[in-house]
Amino acid sequence: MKLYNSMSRSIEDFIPYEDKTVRLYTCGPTVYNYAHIGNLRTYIHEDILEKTLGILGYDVKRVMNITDVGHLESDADDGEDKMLKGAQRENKTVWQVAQFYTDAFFEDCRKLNIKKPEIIAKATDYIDQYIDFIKTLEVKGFTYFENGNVYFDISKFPRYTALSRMNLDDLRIGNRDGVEEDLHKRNPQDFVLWFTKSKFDNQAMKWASPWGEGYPGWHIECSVISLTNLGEKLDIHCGGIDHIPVHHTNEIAQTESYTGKEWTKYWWHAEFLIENSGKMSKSSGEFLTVSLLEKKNFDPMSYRYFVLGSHYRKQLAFSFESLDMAQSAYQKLRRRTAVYIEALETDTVLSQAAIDLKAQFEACLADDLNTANALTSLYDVLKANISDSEKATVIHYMDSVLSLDLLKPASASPSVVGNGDAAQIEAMLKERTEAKKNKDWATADRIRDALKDQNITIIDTPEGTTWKKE
RNA sequence: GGCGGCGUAGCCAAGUGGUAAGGCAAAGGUCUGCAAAACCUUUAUUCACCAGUUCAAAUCUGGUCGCCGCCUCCA
Repeated sequence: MKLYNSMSRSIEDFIPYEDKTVRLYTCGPTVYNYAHIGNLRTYIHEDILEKTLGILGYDVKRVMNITDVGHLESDADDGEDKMLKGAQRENKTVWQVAQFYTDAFFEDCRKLNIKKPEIIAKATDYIDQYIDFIKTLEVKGFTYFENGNVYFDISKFPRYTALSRMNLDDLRIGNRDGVEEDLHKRNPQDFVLWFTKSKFDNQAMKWASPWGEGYPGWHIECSVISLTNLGEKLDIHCGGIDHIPVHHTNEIAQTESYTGKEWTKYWWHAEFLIENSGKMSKSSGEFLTVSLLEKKNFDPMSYRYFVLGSHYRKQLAFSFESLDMAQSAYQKLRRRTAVYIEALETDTVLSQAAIDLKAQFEACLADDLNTANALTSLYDVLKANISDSEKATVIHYMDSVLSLDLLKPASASPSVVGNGDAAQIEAMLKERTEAKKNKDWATADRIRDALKDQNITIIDTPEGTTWKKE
């Protein structure tokens, strides 16, 4: 398998530290609000990564963190804690907010067929480990204590810019609006490992520590959760591309200072989903969620199909027009694959042509997760000159990675449809068939239009009339 | 200012040296009372622009223009 490595900035052959075992860490959500569909784009691609490794014969151990601890908007901010802001907004405790949005996140994942990682680690469950970790860094001389906070001193870690390749002298400090420079830092890029003090003092989550009551810095959770669950050698570390210059850079600095050895072999980063106005962001007020898509009559799976149509390392421009097209394409695809549901058998022997189609699909994914080409190979299966049971078998195999419900019946619940139930619809169809027999086209079309208003499409075949709900 | 990316048909998008995949949309056809669905067919002499390298460039090099992201909330 070939995989792009952000550290070397090139596509490399994927060779894990240990034979066929892959230790995979994926940065998880901060649960102070719903995930927006841009966040979920990254998780969809990580899902493809995990499942691809699976079909290629790797044993994947995957960990995802849940950032349920409050964080300031910056180390020296006068801003608000997101978790607390969320809690105040909804009149809940920070813990309730965290739980609510954690559940909401996994519900979105379920709707998008994103597999839940085996190990889900809540940041607040690792406080003791953070403290031990910081104490070790302190002993090793990588930290300093200033104005109540424990800082990591990046001048002690020469490889600091290895991942970002930034020239520290050229960086703009506090580039973003509303971010102030922390004058207690020795170097502008130093970051806080443990807070006991900030301008923001009504932090709701606090724990006792050797440095006083406080809370952990933002970067420490990923390092410690990864070390605790996956050991000192990590094969792949995933996250959004924005994490390269700060979050992942700081993770590397503190983790490798702690262990004294090289940590992550492959850094994997997903590009952003962007809108016409620029990237999607939670802080810009209204943002797109899965439930908003559903409200606008989009199937979340259409969004998954839309995402898989482009490469994870390319920005993807979102518009409702594009999603609309993706939904048409997806529904059409489902209709074409659903034909083979009945043909799926467990003991189908594949011909060479079918084996080649499977291999082609694997080759696309093994080529740095080229999901767009993998989808094309799915269309090739539909057009191929192989038996229905072979097609069903190959589609089933492909769907174990794509997870597009390709062999799932289209109407999940025909018993309750719109304002009427199935019996009523059958009665209307019968009436229409009678009208057609009598060449009463006006009545026949009126019934068809009435059903159309309930999003029910009539399909006439030589064997009779069926219907489906859109 | 520094770092990184992108620009391929109406739309999405693959393709990184050998003569433009695929999908959606559209048009024509088969079928149909008319539709829908399904199936068949058609749809970029050309890859933002200008130079250059090469037998050969969407792909490599230089430049120009445009768009986007990051530089302590960020996926």
